[in-house]
Amino acid sequence: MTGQEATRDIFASVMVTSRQADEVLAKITLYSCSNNAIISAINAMTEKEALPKSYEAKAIETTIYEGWEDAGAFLPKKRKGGKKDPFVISLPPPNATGTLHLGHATMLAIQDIMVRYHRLCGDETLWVPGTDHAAIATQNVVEKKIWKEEGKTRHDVGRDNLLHRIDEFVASSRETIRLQFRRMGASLDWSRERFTLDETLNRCVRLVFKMMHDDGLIYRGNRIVNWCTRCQTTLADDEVEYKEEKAPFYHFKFGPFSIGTVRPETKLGDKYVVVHPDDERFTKYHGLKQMIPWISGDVEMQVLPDESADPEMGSGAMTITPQHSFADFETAEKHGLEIKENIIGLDGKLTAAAGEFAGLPVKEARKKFVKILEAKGLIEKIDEDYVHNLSVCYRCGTPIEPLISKQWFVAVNKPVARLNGKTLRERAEEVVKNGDITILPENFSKIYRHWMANLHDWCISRQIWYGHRIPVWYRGQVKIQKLKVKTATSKIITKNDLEMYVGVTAPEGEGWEQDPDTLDTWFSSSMWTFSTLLNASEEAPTLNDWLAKSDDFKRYHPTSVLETGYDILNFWVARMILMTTYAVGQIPFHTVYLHGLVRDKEGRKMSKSLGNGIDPVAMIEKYGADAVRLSLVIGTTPGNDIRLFEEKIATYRNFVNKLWNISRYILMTTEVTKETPKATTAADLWLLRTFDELKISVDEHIANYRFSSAGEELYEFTWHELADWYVEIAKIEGGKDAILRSILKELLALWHPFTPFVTEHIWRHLGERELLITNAWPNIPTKKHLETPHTETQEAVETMSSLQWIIKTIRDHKQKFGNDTVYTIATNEFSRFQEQNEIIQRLTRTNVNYADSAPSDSVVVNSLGSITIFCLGNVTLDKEKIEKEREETETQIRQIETRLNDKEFRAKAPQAIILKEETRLAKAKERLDKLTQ
RNA sequence: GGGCGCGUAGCUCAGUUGGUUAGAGCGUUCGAUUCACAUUCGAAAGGUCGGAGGUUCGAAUCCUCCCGCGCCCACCA
Repeated sequence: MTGQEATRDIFASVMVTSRQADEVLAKITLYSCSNNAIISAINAMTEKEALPKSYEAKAIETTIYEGWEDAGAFLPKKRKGGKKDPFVISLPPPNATGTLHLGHATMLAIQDIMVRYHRLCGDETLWVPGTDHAAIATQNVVEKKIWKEEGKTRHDVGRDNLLHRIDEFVASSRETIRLQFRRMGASLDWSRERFTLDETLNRCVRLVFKMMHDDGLIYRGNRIVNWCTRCQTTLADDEVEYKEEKAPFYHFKFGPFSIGTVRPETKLGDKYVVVHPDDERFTKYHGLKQMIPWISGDVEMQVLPDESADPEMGSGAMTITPQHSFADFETAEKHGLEIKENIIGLDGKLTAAAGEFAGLPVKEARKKFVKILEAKGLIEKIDEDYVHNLSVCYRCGTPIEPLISKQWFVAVNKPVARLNGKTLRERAEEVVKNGDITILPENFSKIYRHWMANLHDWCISRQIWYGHRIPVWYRGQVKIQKLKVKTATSKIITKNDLEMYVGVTAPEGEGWEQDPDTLDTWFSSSMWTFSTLLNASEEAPTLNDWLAKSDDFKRYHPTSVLETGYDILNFWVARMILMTTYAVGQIPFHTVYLHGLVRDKEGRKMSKSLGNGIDPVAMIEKYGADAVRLSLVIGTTPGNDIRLFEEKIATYRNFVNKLWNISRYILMTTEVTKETPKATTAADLWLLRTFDELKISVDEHIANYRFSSAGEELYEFTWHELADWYVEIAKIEGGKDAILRSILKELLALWHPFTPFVTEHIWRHLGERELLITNAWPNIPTKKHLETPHTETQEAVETMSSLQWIIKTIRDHKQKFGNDTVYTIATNEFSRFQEQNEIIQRLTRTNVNYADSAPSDSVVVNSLGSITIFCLGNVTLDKEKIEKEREETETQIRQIETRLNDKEFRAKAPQAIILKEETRLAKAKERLDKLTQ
């Protein structure tokens, strides 16, 4: 072996990546050191530091992750034992300009558990990473930055320039989140990374837009939308938030009616008064048309009966403003009323249509309006402390102005041939209802159904610059038309003098101008499961042709599981189902698994203003990624919120260290052996049996998305069965190299999905050449195998259970009564425990005798079944404790007797329960006997 | 207003189709100790399962009502 080969080998044994090894080798050459000197130095170093007393996460995590990447471990590859179908997850793409927060950390931990589990099982496993361009959020960040640094607005900077600046910003900040995701240990296939705004996805978005337009599912129309006057864009219904606000509530006279509102300025052009058709107070006014005095002279008031008026509310009569109220818009559409021009403009100021109020901001217009009404004597009263919900933009908190605007919509309630005459909404409802898609936890499918049932047409155009440009071009004269709204069933609004072209690329010819708007971010992310699997180097005229040419799509779609927080079930998950079932004709995923939100110890949302946030990166630095992962998975319930605090992470750091130390002990005291593990003692039989149970249970839990339960059981076994009992016994019995090493190896595999770093690290120390990440999941014994244990095993399990009770009892007693006590274990099968004498004496540090009956001059310490522990020697009996136990036992006996004497219980309870109770009674009586001795 | 969910030890949470004396971790109290691990080991204390009814031989578990809390949807008359 040359010195260089030796050096490489040494590096490999301490988990240095080949990349790092190469760097070091280059330096060795540079400094022309003697190989031998270096090798001996490294040897001395690794000997000394190979097994530090506590696990140092920070020192090894990056190296281990690079080791996985170098080995190509994240690429999908079927191995021995793997299933026919691949296992695929599309990572919910984080914002490209974001940083790792606990929500990300949670999703990464859970998804990585599933991915690593399937990979270990040999399945062809793919986890596709990517980032989202998050149009509004990203543009806002850059706009703010430019304003702060240069005092310029986006209009000063210009569209092309702004987009360029945003691209630069995204490019520079995208790397942050990528690196942070790696630090969590996420085993993502980075070779397949995508960005929602990259060329491939952009092409996909255009193809789908055109397809939907050709199918008549996308239309452009004047409809009422949520408008943010600050962001200068529309917002989808679910991008609007509500905030309580106190505002004056005005009651004014409108002809014979009393009308209330907090927004008098919108009432300028109102003429219709709506009353409930069954409201007898107003029957006489039905159909009435009458000139009445109003703000700018007289108007012709008209009374309209409609169910939308609630007789209980206010006076029972209301005027409607279709331009600036969703509900009123619907009423107007229903009755085919003419809808006038917006009174409030896109800039939040009153429009020319508002006559004398034109140009005034809303608040000032309101003041002036009220003043004029007062002068005319039309104000009845003003309620100053009226509390109502104000709709605000979820991005910037600016009050939303509902107004009429020309936008692009997806028709969700229109039958389409591609779906055999079903609507988008119906198809999306159907695939969940018929079980093609399973939503977990189950109760979220109710929320999904409820949301789907009430789905309105989806406004997909946004008036911001960053994002997928709407692939529509216009040519010709744009004439300003008076706004006229057609009913929902009418055709797409077209203008005779304006030519429109919808396509994937710009049309041929002169004079075409592209639609300035961009698409809602969710429009592109709704295609995430399939757009990320498209072959970038292929092109095709239609989406279906392209999909047919994309091997990844054919192999990996539909994906297996979509895992995300329940807060975006409606935003994203529902839209993916809607769009994918339509555009691809497949479901996007088979299972949806939803996790909860991470909150602080008091259950509050984590926020900057409260200062209660926990930075996962800082926690990884301090406690290691494995501990952070455990703290987000164990002790949680699917779909329920997760309360996280630093002490919890520290607890799991302690556990990771425990696992490290168990391994360290085994590594230091045992030798690599080729022997097959063979159980020779009761403890061996018991442990192997318990471990078999654990393997079955953990495998089942993970396969059924019960990650918390799987983690808890592994934790319990590792710390409280393996470490507390078996390792302690192994120190006494000795000769367990084969068993300890084989258990450890399998245990590391079981833990690997949860704590990938520490397990991979220990694995390497075990002298394994292959990486753990792509090694085998243990063979899971069949349940049948457990149901019929050998007599020997059964006896061993019983012996161990009694042994543990004996040791705990003596420890407890000894703690109170000192070290001089001699104990006697009395039972007719005493030889069974006598065989374990060394274990009992060493683990309790006492002297113990064995007998088949009570020794003379002894007192009872405690008893369990046929075993009684007596103590000899100079002790003060723990009378109080015995007395307490005796009383408890007596009470118990009385309870069971009452139950058993109850005729109805005897008649109605199942035999098995009655037998059980009888056995309990017998045992309790026996115990009482022992305690009164 | 409509819907979903929660309330179990001081804190964070388990508790399978109703069936022993309701569990765990953290914290608390007491004790140990340098032999893998003080990020350790051993032990103890601590709960009328939010309240009231009902169903049942039997209820933390099922039903009804009430109280408290959270979230989603709707809502500016």
